[in-house]
Amino acid sequence: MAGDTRERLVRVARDLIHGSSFAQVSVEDICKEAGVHRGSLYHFFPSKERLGLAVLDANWAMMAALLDEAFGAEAPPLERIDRFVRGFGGMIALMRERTGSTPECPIGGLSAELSAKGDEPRAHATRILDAWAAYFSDAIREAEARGEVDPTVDPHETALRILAYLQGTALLAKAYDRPEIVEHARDGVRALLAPSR
Amino acid sequence: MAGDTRERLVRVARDLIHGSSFAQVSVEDICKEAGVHRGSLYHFFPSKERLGLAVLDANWAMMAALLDEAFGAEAPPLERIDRFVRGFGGMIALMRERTGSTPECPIGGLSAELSAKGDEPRAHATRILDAWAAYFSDAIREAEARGEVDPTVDPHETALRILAYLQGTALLAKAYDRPEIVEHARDGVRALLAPSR
DNA sequence: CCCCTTGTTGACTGTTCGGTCAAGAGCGCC
DNA sequence: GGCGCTCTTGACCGAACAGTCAACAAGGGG
Repeated sequence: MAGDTRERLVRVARDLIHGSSFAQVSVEDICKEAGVHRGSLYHFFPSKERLGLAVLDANWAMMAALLDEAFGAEAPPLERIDRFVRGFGGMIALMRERTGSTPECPIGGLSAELSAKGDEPRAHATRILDAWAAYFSDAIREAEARGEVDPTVDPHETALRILAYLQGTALLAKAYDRPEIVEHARDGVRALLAPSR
Repeated sequence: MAGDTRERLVRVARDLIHGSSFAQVSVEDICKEAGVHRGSLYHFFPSKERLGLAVLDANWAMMAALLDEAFGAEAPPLERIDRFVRGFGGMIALMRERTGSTPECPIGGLSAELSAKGDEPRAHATRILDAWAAYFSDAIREAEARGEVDPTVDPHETALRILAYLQGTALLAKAYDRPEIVEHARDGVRALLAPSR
């Protein structure tokens, strides 16, 4: 129980949030689970909202690690996207195992919820979503250069579509409580890379 | 102010929920906005959760009307899907105008949130999502029969993909507060109808 | 005219919420 | 040893929360 209180709070908050939603988790719940008094939480975070943003940052760190691993691989760009999608599905399934219920996308779900709280949280969230989409658009551009994707496909537009599709699969996975939905997302993503008529 | 209290409660609740989320809207807020005392609400609904399910039903009624209008038209199946997507985008934009903030999908967002509350709400939500997807899969089957879609495309699987994609666009639209994202969904949906490799 | 049903009221319960605060513990540095 | 910094405690605040209740209004049918 050394200087890891802050991290523990963020980790616990993340698990609880994924089990339901940010609004449904109370500061009290988080503190109790972390074995800490409320005053301690407010030593590290000025408000519940800022704790939420810290959780979003932690989730993004996790996601970025997954992205770097998949997109840093020596493989054709489309295959790197596949790799990531597989990793994404695995992450959702893992969280389902750890928390007992299927979460939404750790980035998208929180982003949509926190965005409604004001302009600053929204800017924070959209910056992360943009960074995520950039991984896709870079890979798409590279795939076009290699002739593996029709050059009439707009990389940025398509990256957003892939992102949206992944968000939607995660949302449906939560509604159905069936994480496999995300794990089967590969083919849908591939279809999005075909040129639209 | 005759016998329309129940309807008014549901309508007000819907608007408030779309401005944020089910959990963030209090029974008090709803009653105040509807010009009714709390006891009255509990005359019609045994709990806040049941009111949430009633809102979900109302949203589904609205969505089903949109679906019937689009899919009942005399037009090729793919065009009927286009019609619906356009209507869906318009609905989100309209809600944005009326409530001042971009909502998630009125079906998907609520479904994901209520599903976490137990098996009964989950069954309720998934039944609605299944009914929605059926509109798509029927149209896809018909398009295949007419040779407008590759017959190797699995109708049910693809319908779920379209549904997921629409959910995701709505979620991103809320996070970015840019309803146009949904209004541009047509091309993404079309891409999903191409066969996956 | 009374009764019964449907709806409404407004005050009430007990709980939980996010957030504050003064006091102190532990600890390294001068 | 004493100072200052970081962190923790636990009691406390007022507000908001979901839900309850007995009383009462309205009105149509017998």
